[in-house]
Amino acid sequence: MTIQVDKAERVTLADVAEAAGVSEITVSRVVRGMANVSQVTVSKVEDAIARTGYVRNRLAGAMAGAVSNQIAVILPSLSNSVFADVLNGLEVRLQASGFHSVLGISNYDSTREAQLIESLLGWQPAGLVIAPTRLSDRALRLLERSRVPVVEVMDIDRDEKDMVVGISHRQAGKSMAYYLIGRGYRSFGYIGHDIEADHRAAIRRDGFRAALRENGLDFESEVTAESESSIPLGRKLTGEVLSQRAPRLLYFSNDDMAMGGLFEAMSRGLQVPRDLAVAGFNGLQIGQSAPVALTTVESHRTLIGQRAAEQLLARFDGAEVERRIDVGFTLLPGASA
Amino acid sequence: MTIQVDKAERVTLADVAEAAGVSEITVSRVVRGMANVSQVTVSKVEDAIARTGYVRNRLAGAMAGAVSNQIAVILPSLSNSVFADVLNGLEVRLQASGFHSVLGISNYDSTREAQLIESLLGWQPAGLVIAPTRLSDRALRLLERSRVPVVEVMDIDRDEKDMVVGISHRQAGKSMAYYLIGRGYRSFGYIGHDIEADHRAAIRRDGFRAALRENGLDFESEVTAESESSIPLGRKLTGEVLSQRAPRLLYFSNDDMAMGGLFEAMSRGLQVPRDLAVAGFNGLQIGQSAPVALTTVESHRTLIGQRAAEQLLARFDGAEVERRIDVGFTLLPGASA
DNA sequence: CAGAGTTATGACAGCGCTGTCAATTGGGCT
DNA sequence: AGCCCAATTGACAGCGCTGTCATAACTCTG
Repeated sequence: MTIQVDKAERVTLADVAEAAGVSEITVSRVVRGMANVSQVTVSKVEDAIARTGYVRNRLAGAMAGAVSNQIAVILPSLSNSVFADVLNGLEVRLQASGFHSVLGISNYDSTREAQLIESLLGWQPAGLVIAPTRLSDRALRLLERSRVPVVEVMDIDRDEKDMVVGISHRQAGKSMAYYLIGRGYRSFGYIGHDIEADHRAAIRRDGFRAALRENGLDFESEVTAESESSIPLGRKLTGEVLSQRAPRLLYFSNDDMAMGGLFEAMSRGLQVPRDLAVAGFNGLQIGQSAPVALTTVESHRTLIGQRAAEQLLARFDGAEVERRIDVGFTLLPGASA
Repeated sequence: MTIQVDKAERVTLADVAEAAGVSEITVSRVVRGMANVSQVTVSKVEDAIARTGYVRNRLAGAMAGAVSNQIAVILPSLSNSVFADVLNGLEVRLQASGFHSVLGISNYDSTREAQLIESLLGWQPAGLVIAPTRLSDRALRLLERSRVPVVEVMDIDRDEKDMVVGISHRQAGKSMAYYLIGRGYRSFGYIGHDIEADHRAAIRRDGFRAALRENGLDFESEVTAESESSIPLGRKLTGEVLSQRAPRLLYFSNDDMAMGGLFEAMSRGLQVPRDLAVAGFNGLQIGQSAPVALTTVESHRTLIGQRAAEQLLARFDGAEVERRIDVGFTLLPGASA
């Protein structure tokens, strides 16, 4: 079975130009909303566009020298709501300015990350936003040669190549530890997901531990898994820890994991925080609405996306911009610790 | 401050061709991995590509007639994890076949939806996936003229224009009602979010009510808000309902709302399901991991994304495909009802 | 070793649009 | 009237690549 493609169908600028009795370039100007066309001509052209059903071909437009309105976006994962939030923040701002994101998911794999960068750069995007994994040399070279504005998002515990927007995960970890020590806790355990892949989680843990050590303390137990973070994983690992002599407080790699901990404790009839205290990271809605509100750190993910978009937009306008933006985090004292 | 753009930098096929001592078209063939090039030439060209740092310009490629590897994706929202899941399923499959998604968020607004369709079609994507809101006539006309394969996702309670992948939300609503009636419940209430915007939620509610009526029953109370679904909203509305004479069971517009209900009940020291029974929709991980597992309907969102991607890929291969795919839902009996 | 069939390579045009620069028009002013 | 300036409109080339068709280089046959 063959597919009939009657290509005669496609309406081009030339068709509209003929229908309107003007030149192609004039139609082009109208389509792009440029000012230097007379009102009369504009209406003639708009009329012709409506009659012919013309749809702008941005491919050709971008080819011919006008800039693309596409922004390449590379994220490690979409199953984690954290990156969905960032993407959401990005999209809202970008879309308002007529840009679209072209998406790539690196799956925490730096080889794939480099492939994606190359592939997406091939579309000559106006800018690129990436929540980096471990940016390989190849990836860095690609970014450098491309001369495309790049915003790295999420953590600023790194040297920016071009621009970064995020927070210091190390500080986030430390702040939580200081807070908890201040509340009188002295016995800590850590429960984490795949720390190899998620280096930001590792940095938080290290920051937390650094603060503990400053106070002559350390994690009494430390449990991690090799899978992505999830509520069930948090439950499972918490269960394992609770079946032995458990620390007074469990610091989780993020809120998903911490919710699992909270749920496991509840299921066992434990009182939180009396019998077990719990702390997380991210400030997810779920944690804040739980019967025992989760003590956590709000990471302003949507804001990160928005600021990243704004950085790009400002750069397109030729403005000088800050290379490094710390959106800051907010400690959310809950009832869980 | 002006920005220096030395355009002499950009490496083109011609540059590589010269460096390799072959013609442009040969380089093009190598880049595209075509078979009809000798091994010797391939290595010469690959070498030249590495030396020059050539990055393929897909814009020009797509322009020149080869098909685009971009897929337009239009979703109503990204703050709801449901669509993030669909997107995730899509991305995984698409990326594996070398495609990228270009994203648009309609925000449940059909005017914006039509704008997005036009704007995204302008990039001449190979296909389009949309979780439709209320597809306006304009939108439908655009899709039809475009001759691009289109997959509508989420619900199949509609006439497909080209292809649809999803489930019947009406059936999902009915099934839950049948199940609960079978469990002996006779007193029902409904709590929902912005039903105007989210027509699929409305269809579920209507299906649920239809099943109730078949059994001589109806909702005793029905509360909806005008904002997007969220856990806090679920808590708030549940609180309002509980402050009066509450129905035996509350059917929520989705799991986010239902979790809010569950949390509110817990906070009030109510036993679920003894004092209040709760049912939701979506089968979110959070509901399944809760201390009282949520009775809900698993909507297989990631699968929907995957199947949508597969439909497109099959169509690209020129295969005949089913126009209508029902991925089915799964009733998840929990402890909450 | 001629003739036929493959395989490998290249020349050329053109995808649909926009940047650049030129031409035309219509006052406003001296 | 003659000249200048601003507002409109258009001609033309070319962005970087690939489809098409032609050519060149080989490999088999009998």
